[in-house]
Amino acid sequence: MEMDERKMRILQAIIDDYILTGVPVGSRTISRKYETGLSSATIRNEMSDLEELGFLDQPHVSAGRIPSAKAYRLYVDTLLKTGTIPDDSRSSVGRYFAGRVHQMEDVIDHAAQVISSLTHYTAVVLSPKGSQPRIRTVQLVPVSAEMALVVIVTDQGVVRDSVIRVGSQMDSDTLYAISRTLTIELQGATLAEACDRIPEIARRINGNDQMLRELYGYLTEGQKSPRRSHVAVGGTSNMLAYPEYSDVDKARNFLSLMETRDKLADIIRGSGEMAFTVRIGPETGVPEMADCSIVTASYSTRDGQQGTIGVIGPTRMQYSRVLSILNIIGHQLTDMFSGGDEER
Amino acid sequence: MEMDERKMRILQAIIDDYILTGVPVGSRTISRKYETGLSSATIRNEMSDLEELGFLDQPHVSAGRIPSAKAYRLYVDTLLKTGTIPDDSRSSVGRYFAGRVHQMEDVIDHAAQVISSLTHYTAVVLSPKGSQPRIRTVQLVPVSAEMALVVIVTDQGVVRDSVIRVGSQMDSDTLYAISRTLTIELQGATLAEACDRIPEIARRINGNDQMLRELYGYLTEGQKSPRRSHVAVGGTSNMLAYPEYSDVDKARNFLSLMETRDKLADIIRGSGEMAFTVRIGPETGVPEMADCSIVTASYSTRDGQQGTIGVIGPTRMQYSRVLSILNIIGHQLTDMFSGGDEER
DNA sequence: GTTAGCACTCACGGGCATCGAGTGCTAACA
DNA sequence: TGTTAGCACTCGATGCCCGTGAGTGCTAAC
Repeated sequence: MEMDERKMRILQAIIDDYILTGVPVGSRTISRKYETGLSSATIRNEMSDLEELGFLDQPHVSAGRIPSAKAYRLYVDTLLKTGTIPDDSRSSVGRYFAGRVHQMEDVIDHAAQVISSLTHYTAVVLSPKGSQPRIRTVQLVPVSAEMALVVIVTDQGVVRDSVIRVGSQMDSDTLYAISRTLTIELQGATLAEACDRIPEIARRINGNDQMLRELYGYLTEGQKSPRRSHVAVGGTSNMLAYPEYSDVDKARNFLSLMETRDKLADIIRGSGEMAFTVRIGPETGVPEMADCSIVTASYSTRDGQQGTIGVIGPTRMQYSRVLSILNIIGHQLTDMFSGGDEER
Repeated sequence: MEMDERKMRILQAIIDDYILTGVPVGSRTISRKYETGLSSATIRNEMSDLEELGFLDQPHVSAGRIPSAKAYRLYVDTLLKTGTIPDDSRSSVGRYFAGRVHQMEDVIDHAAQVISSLTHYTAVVLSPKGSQPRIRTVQLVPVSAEMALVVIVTDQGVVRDSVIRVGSQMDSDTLYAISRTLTIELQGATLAEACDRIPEIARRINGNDQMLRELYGYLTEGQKSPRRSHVAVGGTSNMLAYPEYSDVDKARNFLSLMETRDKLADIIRGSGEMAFTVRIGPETGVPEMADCSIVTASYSTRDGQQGTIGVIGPTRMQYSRVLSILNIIGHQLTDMFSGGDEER
């Protein structure tokens, strides 16, 4: 048996209806609500075929059919292939990131908010992650008589900072001089390399032992627990609005997964760095998400780093809408992180 | 009718049992499970009195009694008065903030995790908030040819940073010189004052118009949308484990409240800055939390700023345990933020 | 003041009938 | 040959009834 054009149309209608209502859809519904000039009996025959082909499931004999993961897959693939992602609605939706927003983390948090409130699903945004960052500048800023703030600017714009103790009292100028030395010595090094070089530098500039020791401690520690990328989540409560999660246990599992940010980041990032990824139900590889889908898109910064934005929703997600929203927000983030700083 | 010692003991037993099981407790349960040498009939009489006094509610006539908010209030008050908060268990629980943790936000996030996993309730931690921060140091760190990172260290240790555009190319030394000038000029000023002074400074040092304009823009913006305090939440999913939230709608309301951090911060902070606060059910003043209680404690930094840690749980919360945990963690945070930096 | 006894209440859960949405099949029709 | 009307059948959902049991309140006896 083959898929023909009519079967395709009917499948489409079933998917549309199920996405809308979340209730198994019967043959009558299709023959009446959608413009097929066919009777329910004919639809029934076709549905029976579609079930045999693996596109439909039947929860029990006297209920309607629901689309299988395979059906969504087909649906999404044609969606992606025909490029139905409306990019131009960008203008109509407006820009969500007006004004100057300074801290990358704020932008990311905000993006998660925006995406979740637009889609009514759960949104996850990961900060960009590139290769090993390389040091550009090291600067010590006096904080109090004995404390200094270490600011390390890397080529990824990522700033790591921490307050350390500088042993003897040092004035601003001394700190600046040391900063210059450190910058020259460490420029272009990765953080790991910097770590290795510190003892040698300490030998050359003596007298600042304590400070360098603290700096060393700070860097090694940073190595051990690498600053995982920032993960922003928005709209977790949205999921509870869908009947899929009217079971409290399921909901709890889902929520606690959303809380373990590291795991969540792995799941979201799991899809490589393609422009769009759609993983449906079992494709997610996460048991807790057996009846969820994950849609991701990527954005990039001027350094060519890739960040990820994603939406988690029930398998009967409004894929088309979600893809288009992710597309828009992805572009806006890219604009912002690449144009924003240097060209504006 | 008066409360006597026996009524008190019985009420105590009822509360204990209800906290444990979450099920209305009957007279037999009390007479058997607890060491009162009284028969169920006697307990029944006493319970009837306690109900009349407003300490017990009866969901329906053939069910047991449940403690009212007033009962919890009494319970907590005696708990607080008799100082049953076991402070010494501090050692047995161990220190949760071992190792050097650098960023205040990380510490706060971590604290929320720890508290929620110890209590099995939802934890909220607010970053310290004091009076207007005053500038200590301003430093410009070169990032690229045309960009610089502004680091402003305030007396609250709070560092605000942002990348701004410095017009013409400036080398590290020039930026340092400007930084020194700015530091001298702006030291001790609040951010608002700094804002006001910039134009005047710009007039004196000419040639760096663009940079100062950017700096000005950055500061005014910071004024308009004051950086609200950091709010860390942990264990929201814990709440779903309690039968109180087996109703999905209730759960969703609760969760979406947890998501609006600003509102949440207001609620948690709503209690002033007392050492301990317990608000029970209606006392929270939040309709979504009609059957929740909020317990808060405060911690402080060396600058005398107050931060808040809090636990949100069902009214039948293990108050004693929660108070003791908050006590411990509060002390640890205080130690960390006041001793940690300067004395260690 | 305490307790045993007893009638009464009422949520809960199982059993049962009903309902209705939906299916599959067959036979008739174009 | 494809489409449709008709019909018997399935099975979850809904609603009702009723027995059960935990728990109460009251009374009378200790």
